[in-house]
Amino acid sequence: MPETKKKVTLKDIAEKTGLSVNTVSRVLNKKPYYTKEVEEKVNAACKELGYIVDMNASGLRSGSTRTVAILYDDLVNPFYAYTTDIISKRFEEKGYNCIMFSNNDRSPYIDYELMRSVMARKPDGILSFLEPAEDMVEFIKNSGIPFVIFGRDGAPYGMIGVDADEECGGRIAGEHLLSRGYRKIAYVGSWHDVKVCLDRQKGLAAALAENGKELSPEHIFYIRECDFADMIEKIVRDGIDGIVCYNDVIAFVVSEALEERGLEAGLDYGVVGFDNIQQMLKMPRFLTTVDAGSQAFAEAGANVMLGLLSGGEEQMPAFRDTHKPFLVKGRSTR
Amino acid sequence: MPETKKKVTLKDIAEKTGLSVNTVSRVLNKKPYYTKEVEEKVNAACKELGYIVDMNASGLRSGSTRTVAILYDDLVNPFYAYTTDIISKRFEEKGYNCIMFSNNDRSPYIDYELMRSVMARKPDGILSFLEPAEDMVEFIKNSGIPFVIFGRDGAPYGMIGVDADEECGGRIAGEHLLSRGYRKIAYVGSWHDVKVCLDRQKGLAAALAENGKELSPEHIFYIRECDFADMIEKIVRDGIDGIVCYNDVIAFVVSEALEERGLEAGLDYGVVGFDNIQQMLKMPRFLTTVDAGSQAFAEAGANVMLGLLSGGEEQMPAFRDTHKPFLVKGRSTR
DNA sequence: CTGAAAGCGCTTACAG
DNA sequence: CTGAAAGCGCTTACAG
Repeated sequence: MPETKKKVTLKDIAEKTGLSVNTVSRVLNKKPYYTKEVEEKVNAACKELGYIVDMNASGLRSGSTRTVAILYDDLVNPFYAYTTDIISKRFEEKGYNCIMFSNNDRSPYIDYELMRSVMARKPDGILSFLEPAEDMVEFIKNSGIPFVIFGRDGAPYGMIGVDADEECGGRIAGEHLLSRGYRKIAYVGSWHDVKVCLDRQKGLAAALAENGKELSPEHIFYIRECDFADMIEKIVRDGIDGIVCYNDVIAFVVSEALEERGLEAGLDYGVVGFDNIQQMLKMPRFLTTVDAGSQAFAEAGANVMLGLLSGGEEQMPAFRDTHKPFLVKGRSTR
Repeated sequence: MPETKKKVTLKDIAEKTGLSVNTVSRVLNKKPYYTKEVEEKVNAACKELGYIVDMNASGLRSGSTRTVAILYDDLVNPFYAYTTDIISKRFEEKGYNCIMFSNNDRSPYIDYELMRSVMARKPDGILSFLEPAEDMVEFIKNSGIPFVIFGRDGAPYGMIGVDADEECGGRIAGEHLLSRGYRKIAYVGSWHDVKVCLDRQKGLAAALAENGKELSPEHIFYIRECDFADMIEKIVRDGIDGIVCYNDVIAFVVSEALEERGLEAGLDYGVVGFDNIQQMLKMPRFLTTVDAGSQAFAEAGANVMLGLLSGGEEQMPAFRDTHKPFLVKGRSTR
């Protein structure tokens, strides 16, 4: 382990070896043209003095910071923590570090303030769990920085997105409830204007329609927009017996509230979530849930970003087309 | 929203305003001595051209990157995701961005390889969920970079740590089990050499000892080191009726396995975890758990780091002394 | 109150 | 194959 005194720079290595700063840099970056002898001298000196490159200086000159910005909104939901974990580790393996940017509870969209702090770091790429605000789309494109929306459809923005087939997922949830004999179905979403949320709802509605049922507008709730107690009250009063929730966290919240009202999931009604966070947390399989295959999902996201970073324009088949969501049954449906 | 063409630098603002680069910089950094008139001209030009500072260049010259490195091991466990989320948002508020470094499944300790990549980013501070390997302690201290170990005791390393009173937590778990009439107690830890894990075990052992019982060595397991099936088998065969687990995730895993063996938590045996992840995820309260007060915990961690960053040496009272863990009862104990 | 110069630590052309 | 010079975009002394 080398001794760390003051900061050691290329100049120190150059002096130590009697070479020029330039040559030392070339060796360390494995640029062509240097002798084995020089290489060994440089490596020895670096080890002895404990040289560590300054990526800030390197990035300033070369134009590449070897950095990816990750824009997120909620790390607590295990779906995000799990996928972020996989994605960031893949980036690290490839020599990229991740700089994290949260919307800090401002808005669910990428706004100019957020983009400013992102751009100030000059990342080589941006992977976002957030969708851009309307007026940010052009701005982001003009920046020229490779940009990937993860977990959302990029098409509406003309951007690259890696997403799952959410409508199919909603359909699976609906078909499951119907096949288990549930009859009065409700949907509990998050926000009415989140596309993923709407796609799941759309899939559910389609499944119901195909079975001669209707997803009644009065039984579509957005938990972040409506009064929670009112919603629970309405679900109980209207005799809802099947609920599809936008994700597992919401499904837990809802089933907890219904339990307080004396209704037990799986017995008195059925509830289905999304994401299969139980598997991520190695929890008992309480909830029935729709699993998009999160590991492959995250890896697809990382791969698309890494592809862009290495200049590849080769279009790999969309995750949505190659991976279909599937149902994982728990005790929350009969 | 300013148009983004090519990258706009201070030089562009200087040309636009007819001022020197120097003066522009001074205005943007709010250094003393400039007229209101100059200030307005600069701000107008920046807005018009869409100027965004280059923090890499700024950091290189000034020596401060306004960056904090966060070293983590596991983001999926909600305890980490939750505290990381709070901590990173606090840093962002104060103008620091977070660069994430995982051990990438190498070792549970900070090793030289990890520190190399951290130092290459020249962070102003390092907040670590990982403990340093033995031979890294001096290296880290010599680096002169403010360093905070979060969730672990720093004392053994002579470093600054923000941690909870884990022994007290273990005691609380043990006392709860005893008070509910459980008699044959086991402990399921993670690794035998993780201090937090041992402290919880120690507290549990102390609670048992004070009640004339013993935590038998054969009923102390480390789930990452032993065969899982063997452990479950032994727990069943020896008629263990009370289990304290190192954390909630482990408690879920164990109770799932016991359920497969026909044993129901709360009825046939009691199990207690740590961290109260159920509250973070807004899940039903299945597990009885010891809660360290994670929000205040995370904030204390952020505050200690921010204190160091602003050069404050003022010793605030340790989180461990001001906040005691408490029990949150769930259905997993009677 | 403002500006010209130097320099942070690298990498990139360009010579030799 | 190696080196001297320039420059990435800032901020920091130092003059005026």
